[in-house]
Amino acid sequence: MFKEVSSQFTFAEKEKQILEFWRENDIFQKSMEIYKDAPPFVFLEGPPFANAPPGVHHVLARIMKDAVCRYKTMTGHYVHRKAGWDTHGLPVEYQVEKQLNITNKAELEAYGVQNFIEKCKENVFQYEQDWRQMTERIGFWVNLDEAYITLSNDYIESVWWVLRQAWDKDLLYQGHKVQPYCYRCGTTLASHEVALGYQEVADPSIFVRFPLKNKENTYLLVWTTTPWTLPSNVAVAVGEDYDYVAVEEGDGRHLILAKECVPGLFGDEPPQIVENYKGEDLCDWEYEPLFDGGQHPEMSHYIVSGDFVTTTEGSGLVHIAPAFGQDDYEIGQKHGLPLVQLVGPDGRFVPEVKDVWAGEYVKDADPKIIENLDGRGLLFKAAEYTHQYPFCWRCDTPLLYYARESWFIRTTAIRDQMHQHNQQINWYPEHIKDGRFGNWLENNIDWGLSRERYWGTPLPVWVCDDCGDPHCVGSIAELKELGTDVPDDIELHRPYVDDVVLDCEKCGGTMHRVQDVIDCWFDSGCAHTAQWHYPFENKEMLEQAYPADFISEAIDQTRGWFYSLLATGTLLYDKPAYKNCLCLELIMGPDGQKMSKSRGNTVDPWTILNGQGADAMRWYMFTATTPWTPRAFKTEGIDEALKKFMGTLQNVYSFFVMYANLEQVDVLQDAPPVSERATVDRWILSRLHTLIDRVRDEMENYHLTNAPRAIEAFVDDLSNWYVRRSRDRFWGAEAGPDKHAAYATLYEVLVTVTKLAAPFVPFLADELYRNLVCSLNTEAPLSVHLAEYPVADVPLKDAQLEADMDFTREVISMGHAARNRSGIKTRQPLAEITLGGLSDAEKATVNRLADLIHDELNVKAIAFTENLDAFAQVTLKPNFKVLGPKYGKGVQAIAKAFASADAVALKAELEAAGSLQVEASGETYTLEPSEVDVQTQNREGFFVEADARKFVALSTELTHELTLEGLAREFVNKIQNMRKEADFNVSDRIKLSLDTTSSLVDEAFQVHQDYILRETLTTVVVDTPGENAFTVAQKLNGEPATLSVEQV
RNA sequence: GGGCUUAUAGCUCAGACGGUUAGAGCGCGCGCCUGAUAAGCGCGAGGUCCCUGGUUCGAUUCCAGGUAGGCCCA
Repeated sequence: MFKEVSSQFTFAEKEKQILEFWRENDIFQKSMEIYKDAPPFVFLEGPPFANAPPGVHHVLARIMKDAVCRYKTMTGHYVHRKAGWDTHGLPVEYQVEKQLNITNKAELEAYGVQNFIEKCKENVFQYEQDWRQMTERIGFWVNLDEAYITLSNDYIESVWWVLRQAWDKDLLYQGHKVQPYCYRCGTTLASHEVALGYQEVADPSIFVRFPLKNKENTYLLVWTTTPWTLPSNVAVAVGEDYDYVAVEEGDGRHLILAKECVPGLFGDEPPQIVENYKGEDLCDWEYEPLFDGGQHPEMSHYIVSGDFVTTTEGSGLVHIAPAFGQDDYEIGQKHGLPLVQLVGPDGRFVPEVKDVWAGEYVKDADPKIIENLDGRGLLFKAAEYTHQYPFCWRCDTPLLYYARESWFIRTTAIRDQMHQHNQQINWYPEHIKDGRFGNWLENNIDWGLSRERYWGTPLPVWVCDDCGDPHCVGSIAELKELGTDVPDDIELHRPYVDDVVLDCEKCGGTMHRVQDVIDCWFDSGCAHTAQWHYPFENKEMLEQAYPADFISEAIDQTRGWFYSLLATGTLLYDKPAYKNCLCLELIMGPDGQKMSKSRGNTVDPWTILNGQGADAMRWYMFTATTPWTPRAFKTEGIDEALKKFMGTLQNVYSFFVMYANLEQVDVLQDAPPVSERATVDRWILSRLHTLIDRVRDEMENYHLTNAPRAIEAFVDDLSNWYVRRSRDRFWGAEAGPDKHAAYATLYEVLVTVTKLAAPFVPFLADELYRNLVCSLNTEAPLSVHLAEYPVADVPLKDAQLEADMDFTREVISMGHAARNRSGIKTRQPLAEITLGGLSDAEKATVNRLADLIHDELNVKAIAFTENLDAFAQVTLKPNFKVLGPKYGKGVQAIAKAFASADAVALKAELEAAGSLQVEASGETYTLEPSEVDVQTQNREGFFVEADARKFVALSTELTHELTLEGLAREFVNKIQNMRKEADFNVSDRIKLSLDTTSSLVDEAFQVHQDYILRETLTTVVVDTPGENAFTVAQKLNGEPATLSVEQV
């Protein structure tokens, strides 16, 4: 016996019970243990931050990972599922600063680095409980209790080891780089951080006269949008190949600028050109520094050539300040120009500057500098310039491009290897490989690793105070060996490691650590190694678990985690870090706009989890769209998943359980072999095994949308065709082979579908499985997640039968349409349908499945006709696909000829002669039958449904017999309704009485009495109804009849 | 500004090696069923396949250029 299936439940409640069951029985642990010795499938979890509550996009990522892992487990793999937490980095510091009301580094230092670090540790797990609850509730099986945590000593030690490997390979170096810098945060920003903060702003746009040396009254016209960098100017760049001119300004002064820029700057009154130059002519010309203090030991203030110079904006002369621009810095290196840095790390002019803007914040200095230049007659023009400018994504401070000392990983040295490894990765969707990710690798620059911050993995580089020799420490053991008085339980964070001093091996001097911490992307990028505390522990583990088979994160990780994993993996092992990468797109709000609090279009996952439940949310996310398409998240979509798929499956399941219990059928016994079962049985089993192959194929290719969509289509067929066509086999029928076949078939199908769907809807699947399987077999695995994924039984697949069924259903659908048009209800039997336009093979198909058509359309006979014209409107069209390649242009002429010809006559000619002569554009074409398409269309006034090439026509004439039979069906229908209204039980036997003045009704009742009594469980027919009888005056097809029913 | 990507019915999505009647679900309308009932079924109406140009006998499909959305980068 199966457990009764109540109709009083919510999926969400059931899910909670299943969760309880999983917990109590350690199902997750068991699902790993049973495959302990099986081939591993390596999943690597991308660590999230737990300092904010999880959102729907996290749910998306987690269920995708979960479905793959569950599938791989069920197909016989050991899938270790270690969770991870990302913990370091600026976002955490920023939150803590806000909480403590700290706005700059000085305040932070005053508060105390140690205190600050401790606060960061708390902050980082602020929402861990939320994450745990969400993770469990959505059914994401991952082991949170053995999570790797990037702030742990073990993890950091492994990262240090990785850095040491880079150091030993000369891939870790210190350099200068102009970097986007936030003076408020006191740190440079990584490129992906910069990208977060572009805003449109208006900056000053000024054209300045630079006085030339040795050329009276002649000036270079130089453009800049950052006046504050002018005091640090050391050169001016021109384009070698551009044309430059000196123009007369009107007051005797001459201005040199690019020829192409003249119209833009002088407009309608073109100045007089007094001289022409090529860019290269101007090189090495010297000019006067704009401000005092502009003298340097190195040669400076002359014209150089730069390939970045354009004439589309500005003047074709570019001001060079190597400390404040990447191009500037590079050209400075090339020419040995001095690095003039008149701005401090606090974003203010250094006190050494003698001008009024000393100590000023640079953007505030802009107007003063402009005023100064204007006062000296050096300002040619000042305006505003609107452009995209980066701001600090945390504090909204405009970033400065600023040369800082910085540490780098020389990724450019391994670019080719990274490219090769990328080629070996399967990307989903595929275009990421050579598109977004490939492009990014091609344009790779060295990884700016260091951050001048506090909360992160400390850069393990110590530098000697005396001789300046640097050393990179690769382990705690080494630290203790080289350091003096290193505490036994040293914590590898600032400020603790800052206190450790080493003895210099070169000169015996004292070494202090470089103050920087590292980019937290490097932390998570080491996950493949550091999660195992490799190489200090788990040596054999790494060999097994590298590279990962599968990772999945959102697409914004292309330049984040996807990259950092690949870079570190290439650096360490010269192998790709992962084999398959599923890139998820972002989730938009219901309005299709990016989800954000400020827009108010966020969706709280808990509302859904507590309402429709986790499975519904999962199913929606899997099936609504491919995960790599940005999706608008709609709760109506979840309702649809709930009704369409889960509701349907649940209904079939409860239908099965209800009758299996009622009829006491032993589904495991007495089932005839499949070959002896009914056609519908063989059909649904064939469909099932085709489905198994399909789902496996899709899953092997990480098509997590196609697989469940195929399951959904199957369940629809199961419910709306198999069960619908087989209903009476389950309850009315005598016990016997056919009844057993029906039960056995539906049982097999349900159990198999349950397993197929388990990776996607783990709760519902287990609910069904445990009742269907575990109720009968105590030896069976406790949970569907411990069961094996179905394997197709190839001999059960019957492609012909499936195609036949598709065709038959198409015919039936057209028959329904014709009936609808006729207005004759399905309950009324009709004598015949006529089918036209069918091939011989199709006729054979119809004959094979004729029973289905008879039943479904309630017709007595099926006839075929070749006389299409008698029922439908016939047209002839050339078969373009065949004729196109053959006749080219002629096709259009033939089409025209067909359009104006008499289709019926042409068709007759074609049939009589076996071919067709067509005159078109003066030529005669001979067409074979295969080159002509006969098409049909509905014709008015017939109960006919035609599609492009066939039709179904209905005979609507009713004989006396058919009328009586229709009435009999009416009887049954009305009586059944009355039973229900009177609240009788399904199995109650009744007394029936009939009172009618219609001889037709009376005759129908007499002729079909057996049928009527059987269908309505009537045991006694009485002349006069009893006192308690339930009596209704009915109309049966318009004929009066008063019916009474009463329980026996 | 550059790269990648998307654009098909009111909504969410399929699809077509280029072939002349482009599909599904939801929603809507009409009807059916009532022994699967927080149901179920059938039918119908909905489309300039984003725009413009090109290639072709034929383009919604291929190519180019736009427009709009998304992501990434400057």
